[in-house]
This record gives sequence, structure tokens and C-alpha cells, in this order.
Amino acid sequence: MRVSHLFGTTLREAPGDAEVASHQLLVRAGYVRQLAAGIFSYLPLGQRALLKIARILREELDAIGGQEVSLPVVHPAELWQATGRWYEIDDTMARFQDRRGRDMVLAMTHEEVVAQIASTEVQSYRQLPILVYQIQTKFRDELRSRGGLIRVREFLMKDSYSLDRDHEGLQRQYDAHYKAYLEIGHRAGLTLLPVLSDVGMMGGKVAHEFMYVTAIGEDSLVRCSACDYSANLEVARFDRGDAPDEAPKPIERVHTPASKTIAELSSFLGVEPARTGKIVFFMGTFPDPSKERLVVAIVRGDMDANPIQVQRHAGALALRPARDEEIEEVGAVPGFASPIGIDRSGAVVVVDELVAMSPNLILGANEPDYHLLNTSCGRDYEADVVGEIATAFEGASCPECGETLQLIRGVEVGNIFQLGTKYSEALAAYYTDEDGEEKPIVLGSYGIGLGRLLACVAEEHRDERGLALPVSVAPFEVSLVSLAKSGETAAAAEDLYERLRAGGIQVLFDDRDASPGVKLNDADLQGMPLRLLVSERSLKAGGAELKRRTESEARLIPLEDVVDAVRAEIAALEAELASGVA
RNA sequence: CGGGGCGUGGCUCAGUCCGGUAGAGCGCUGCGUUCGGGACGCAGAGGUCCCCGGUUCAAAUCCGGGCGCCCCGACCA
Repeated sequence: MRVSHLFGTTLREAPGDAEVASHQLLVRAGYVRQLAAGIFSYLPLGQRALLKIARILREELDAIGGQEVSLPVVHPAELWQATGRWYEIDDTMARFQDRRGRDMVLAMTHEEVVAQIASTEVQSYRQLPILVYQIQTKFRDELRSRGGLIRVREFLMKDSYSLDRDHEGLQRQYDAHYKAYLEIGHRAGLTLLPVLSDVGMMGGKVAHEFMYVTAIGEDSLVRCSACDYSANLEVARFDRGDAPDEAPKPIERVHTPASKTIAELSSFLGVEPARTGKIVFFMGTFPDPSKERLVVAIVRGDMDANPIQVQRHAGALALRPARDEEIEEVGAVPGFASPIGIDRSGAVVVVDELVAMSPNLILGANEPDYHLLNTSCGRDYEADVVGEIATAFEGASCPECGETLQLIRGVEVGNIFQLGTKYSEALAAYYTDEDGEEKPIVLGSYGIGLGRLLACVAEEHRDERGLALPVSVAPFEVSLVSLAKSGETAAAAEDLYERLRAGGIQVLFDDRDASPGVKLNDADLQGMPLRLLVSERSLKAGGAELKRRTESEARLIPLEDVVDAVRAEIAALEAELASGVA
């Protein structure tokens, strides 16, 4: 490709609305252009990088037995009604009606379609296991897109679906994906951290996310400083230690004016926040009576409630913070609340394990400016559910080994879910087993966002001059820069371009009539891993100068050896990626 | 959905407070001189000042409404 005719130019300055480095660089280098909030066009450089990533994904998925398919983007609503997700998922799922008034959705994911096809295509255990995948556009109307390509609304996703007889088969395909995802990261030049994660809208039991650890990440993660425990903060556990060895004391009502928050209360009473209890009110949506019910979560005052865990323990489909009126309706007083003496009909009280075993905590008295000393769960009030609902925190004890947990941030590049039979049962995807019995197919679901992966690679592989992409992802292997002043030099550059291309090398040829500074800076910005420079000076010295984007010193290569030298350098770069030097 | 910021040639922005009929740098076009890390001179092109309405002799500027984009938050009672 010639830079003189490349669709998409470089920009000296990043658009004012780009804050994240990868976003700024990908725009400045001419890889992407934004069309609307969270909606991007990929220019030739960006598209070629995506295709490189797609190639890695295809190779790794094929290697674990994947069969590529292409599933529809538009689905009839009935499919999603059958599994219930039509009702469970909010406006993140884009819906519309076709000209006949039939409800349709833009697919966010394809479990339904895969299960529906499986219901007719898979009849016998002899056909299993099966793994299908596709690389396809998804649309999710997120509340807010952010970080350039990090969180967008329309994006390319590799999604795969495993079909198995039983859980052992699922586990095998799940493990295969786990390994493949780490390998995909390596090949793209990224170290991915697998973390335990919430199953979210997918349902199922076990799930991992593959995180690129970075300060700009939107997910909070917990990682043990000693062992290999790591989890998304949403599901992170921690060791709460032993119950305080303390006899319950009689309950006592105290005047606590203007002490609505834990901080105010503990400073007014001169006690540690750990001596208090924190009440958090939610409104939960429940499956049975489709009415909202109050969910009362209680954690120790020095900790925070984890809404995902509260939701799970309460058995709710969704949670939102309760409004003051809703809290007052049951007789609780915001700022001075406790479960003691409130109307609990219809409400669910979820208590953190630590609170359940800690006597003598300070809770609200459910009247303004009063609290209760020495409350104890089980004596003064009962819990509907006791569970681990407090959020893990920096310095908490690891649930596996007891050492200190660290809080870090990451971007979710991929995820893997053990779905089980939820979708196959809903869509009648059954097979006949050896024993002649009809059984639901056991499903797994696995995703990787291509654009997000590219953004993470750009985030990781860059410097003050621009992108410095790994050879596996870069749109071209080498930038050929001609600083020709004379026709002879230009001809030599043209000749090199032809020979490199004939040699099967992907080359971006800067044939423009621009000043050396412009061309060299653009080559650095665009970030191809190798740069080959031809000029009067280099020819006089005996050839062309070859250098890596990440190094400052160039090597002089005789013209006749250039193709071999470039090829060798590409091979070296690929080998380094494979061995994890990247 | 709450809070904050922004919307002016392709890009980055000034001008808005205090109304008088649109500017700069970069980029682009032509000519010339330059030529190894974003060169210089001369000449030029390019703008519904986000949209609609209002006030006014006069609106990029003031008022009302809308749209779009970015950032933070959307559990901590």
C-alpha cells in the first residue's frame, strides 16, 4: 500500500474528545474514525489490524476444534422470549419492529440462535462434542460508551459456543478455551489475567474474564499478593477472620444528633466504624410476583455492600438503589435505619456473615437522631439470608491463602461461561444419549472483543512517538520510507517496494513528496514493527537502513539482501512473541 | 438517569462575559526555494459559527427549547 493513496491520513493533533492514549493514537495514526458515541469506522490500517487479530482467533479456535459459522444479526423476539431474556435485559438490547409489526432484536450475543439450531441439527450423543464460532458485529446500547475503543456500542466479537453431552465435556471445552485465550493474548502481545467473574445476563454457574491489567480499566479486580487467586471485585471473596469473642450486651438507645453517616456516627460516639453496622436499601425485581420488593443489606460499618452479591443472595433479577419514600414506607428512617422494628412483610433482609457473627454492633433506632448500641443478629432481628455480601477491599485477607489482597483495574478482553442447560431446555435442544434417554445439550459460551483487544494492544505497545505494534497485529510488517530527492533514488525505492511485495512481505510504502521529518514521524506514529529507509545517503553508504520500531539504531542492508533481511527480522519478531518476550 | 464540560473551515482552538456581521495555528491547492526527525517564501481556496424559535435596527455572542459529543457518578442511608 502506498501512503500517498492511503484512505485515512495522520493527524498532528488528537481530537479534543479523545482522552485515552490508545484512542488518541488510533485516531491520529488513521486507524479509526468516530461516527457517533461508541460507534467507530475502521479505516484500512485499522481494518487490517482487526483482520490480523481475526486470523489469530481463527487459528486458535480451529486448533481446539472450532467450526466457523455466521449467524444472523437480526433475531425474532420469540427466540429471546423463549429464554426469558427478552424480559430480563434492559434497553441495552436494541429492539425494533419490522414492517409487519413483528418484534425483532439486534443480537447482543447468540446463545439463543445456537440452541435453536442445535435443537434440529443435534440428535445423538455421537455428534458431540461440537464447537462453533463466528466473528461478527454485535450491538449493545450501553448506558455510556467510554475510553475510545474500550467500551463501544457496536463492535466485532468472536463468540464461540460449545455443545456437550455432560458437564465433564463442558469442562474440557471450557479449559480448552481458557488455555486458548491466554495463548491469543500472548500472540497479540498482551498478558491477560484470568479472573473469576459474575455470570451476569448469561446465567450459568462458572465464568472467567480475561483481563488486560491497566489503570484505565473500567473493571475493579482483586488479586492475591501471594497465591494465584484473582477475581472481579463483583464476585471477589475474602477471609473475614474469626468472630469477635465477646458476650452480647443489653441493647441500649442513644441520642446521636446529626449522625447520619458511618463517619459521623463513629466520630460522634468515639468508636471504630467496625463497631457499627451499615444498612443499604435496594429495590429488587423478583421472578415470582413481578413486583419490586425492598432488599435490606447489612454489612459491617467499615465495609461496603456488594450489589452483585446482595442481588444473588436475595434471589433478585435486578437491583436498584431504593428511594427515601420506599425506605420510609416500611418504617425505616434513612440515616438512622436498622431492620429492628420495621415492617418486613415482602422485604428481604440479607446479612453479611461477619455481621451475623458479630455481637454488639451499633445500628439505627429507626427514629431521627437515635441509634441502638449492642445489637446482635439472631437476638434483636433475624436475617432472611446470611452470606458474603461485603465487597472485598485493598488489604483484605485472601480467601484461599490468607495473604493480602490487592485492588487493581483491568479491561475485560474476553470471557468464558459455563452455561449448562438453561438455553437448551428453553429451546428444546435435546439429544439422545447412549441409554436412549433424551437429555438437554450442555452449553458453554465464550467471547472476545476484537476492537477492544486492538485498543488494549495499542495501550500496551506505544511510546511518546506513537504506536509500536507487535508484528502479529500491525497492519503491515514494514514501513518503507523513501527520502528520495532524485529520480534514481526514487526508482530504487520503487524497486524495493516491488521486491518486498513479490517476496510476500506486507509493506506500507511512503512514496509521498514530503519532508523527511513528516515521513519519519508518520512512520513512528503508524507503528509498523519494522522501518526500512532508502535515501541518497543510505544508497551511498551501500543500501537501505532497517530498524525496529522499538529500537533506535538501524542496520545498513545491501539492496540485494533487503528482502531476506526483512523476512528474517519478521521471523525474529514472531519468535519473540511466541516465547513471550513481547 | 444525576453532575460537570463542550459544540466556530478537514484538525486543534480564540472570539461569547460586554451584540456591530468571523479569526489564528496546523492541514489543503499553485509556484519557487529547501530536503535525514513535523522546512521557508509568495499567492490562494475553504465556514448553514450544532438545530429551531425568540429579543433586537443588528445575534457566533443575549433568552427559551431541542440535538449531539466528552468526562465523572449512578450501593455506602
